[in-house]
Amino acid sequence: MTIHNSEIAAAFYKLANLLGIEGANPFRVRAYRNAARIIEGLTKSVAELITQGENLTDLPGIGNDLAKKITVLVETGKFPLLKETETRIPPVLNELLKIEGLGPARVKLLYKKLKIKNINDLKTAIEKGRVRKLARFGEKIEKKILQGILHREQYVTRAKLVDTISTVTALTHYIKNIKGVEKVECAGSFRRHKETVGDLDMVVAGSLGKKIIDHFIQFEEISEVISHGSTRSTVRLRSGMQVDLRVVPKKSYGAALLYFTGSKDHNIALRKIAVRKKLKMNEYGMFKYKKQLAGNTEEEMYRQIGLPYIEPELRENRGEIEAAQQDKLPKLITLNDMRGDLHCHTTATDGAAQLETMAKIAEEYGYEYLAITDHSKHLTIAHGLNKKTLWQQIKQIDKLNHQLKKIIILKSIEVDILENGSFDLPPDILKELDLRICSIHSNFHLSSEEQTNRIKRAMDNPLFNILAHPTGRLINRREPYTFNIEQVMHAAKERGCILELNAQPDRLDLNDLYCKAAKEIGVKIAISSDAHSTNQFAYMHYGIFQARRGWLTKNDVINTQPLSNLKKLLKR
DNA sequence: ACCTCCGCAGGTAAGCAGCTGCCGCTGCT
Repeated sequence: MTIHNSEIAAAFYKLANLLGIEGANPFRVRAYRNAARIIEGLTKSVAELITQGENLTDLPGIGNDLAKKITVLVETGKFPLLKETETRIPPVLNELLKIEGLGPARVKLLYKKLKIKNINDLKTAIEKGRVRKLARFGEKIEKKILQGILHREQYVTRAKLVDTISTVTALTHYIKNIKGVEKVECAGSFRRHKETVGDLDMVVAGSLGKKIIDHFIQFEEISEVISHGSTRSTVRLRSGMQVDLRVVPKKSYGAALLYFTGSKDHNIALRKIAVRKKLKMNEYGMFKYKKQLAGNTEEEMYRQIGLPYIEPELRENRGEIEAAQQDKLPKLITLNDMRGDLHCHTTATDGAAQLETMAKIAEEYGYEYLAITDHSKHLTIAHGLNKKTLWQQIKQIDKLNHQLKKIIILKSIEVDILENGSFDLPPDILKELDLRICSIHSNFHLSSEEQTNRIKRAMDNPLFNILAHPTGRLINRREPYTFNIEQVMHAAKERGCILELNAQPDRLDLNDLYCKAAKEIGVKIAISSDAHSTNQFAYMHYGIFQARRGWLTKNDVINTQPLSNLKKLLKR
């Protein structure tokens, strides 16, 4: 069995933690942690790289020493340094670091002074009043740790973006009405429109911070106030979501918004530029010595370091800063660019609305076309269409198109790709359709090679147009199936096939990174709602968010085009 | 431990708030 990158990373994280508790050279600790992060983020397997004779020291942050340790680990499964460290520092202490309020220094104290090794020991010690007697442990920290223990399992997963909207709306409304508040916005990953959100970062412009915060902590959905000072406060909502509130003067609002929107990596990259220009950059503004040069708006902050405004969705340090420097930022797609939807279902299969209703609502959206893509017969969860029922739907659409004025209904289907790469409906009926979207709903557990070949074989069929929800993942619920997506993208490019960005908020499939990869390879994307009811047409919104995170412009997406162009783009 | 236009030397992102307890730890982007 070859070792996975995640396992290598886990070993190095563990080593870094244990050495951190021991109090080793912090830069050495950081080096191990960096290495873990790098390995975790690689798309290629380290074990494979070694087999291919690649030099691991080419990876950033991996020098001779680490390369050697990694190679030994991969080839022998042994990690002598970790083993040796574990004889001095019990590996279970690793767990204690996960509790909020506990870092390496406090864990060391707990272990050395009270022999606390695990969460149970810690709980008992707190109950017996031993912990508060230690230096650096006060009443508030103790309470925070106790809460951390109670909640440690509960809040591990990040919320889906869609599930945070109503909370953010309510919070924003509440804060806006507090006296002294001039502006408020939810920053962080919410503002970057990431598919999941860890916590909510509320940035407020206003004077009298203390009063604003005193009022804020009265918000009725708050279950627990974790901290509250005069400029910041952290609370937990009943839903378990953590909210950080930060109050700054109006002249610092843009700087604070920039800072708290992140990402962290984007901020670091910006600050490096600022430092090179002998400027100081923080959440209060851009400073030359003591003089504030910018801070009121984000635009101003970027301008001071010689950059154009960068949209929040791009702020991940994935090349946006270099692009900004060369004035090559993409003009990101917007909801307004969309001229139609290419994936939806009706009562003919698992949808909630009739064909006519779906068409009418799509027309109200201002769409020029709508593809009706009910499931084919193979799918067991729905009564899929067979040759006969699909033929009936085709006739029904022809009739409907005579009545509709502003929108054209495209005849289509979501056809199942079977295990051998064939479709579950014969070509004679499939070729009667305007387009076909193709997807996998079975045999998720094929080997990577088999799965890749299955999709490529399906794409060999000239009737294949769009690969729907290409990776099959469900956010927080199901991993993507194993296959070589890069190969599939190249195959799609060669054959003139399109990849879908499915806008269902729990799919968002392709994800942001794959959208960017597809764009770089030159594969076109269709952003589709996969609506199962009329109100789900609105999910297009989330698809656009993800597309923007994937650097997509109007021209990268086929359903931004008028029907005549769309037809050309679909032609193989 | 890694990286640096060299690397024997020196920096490693940066700065702030809150808590604790008057320096340092932790968390945050």
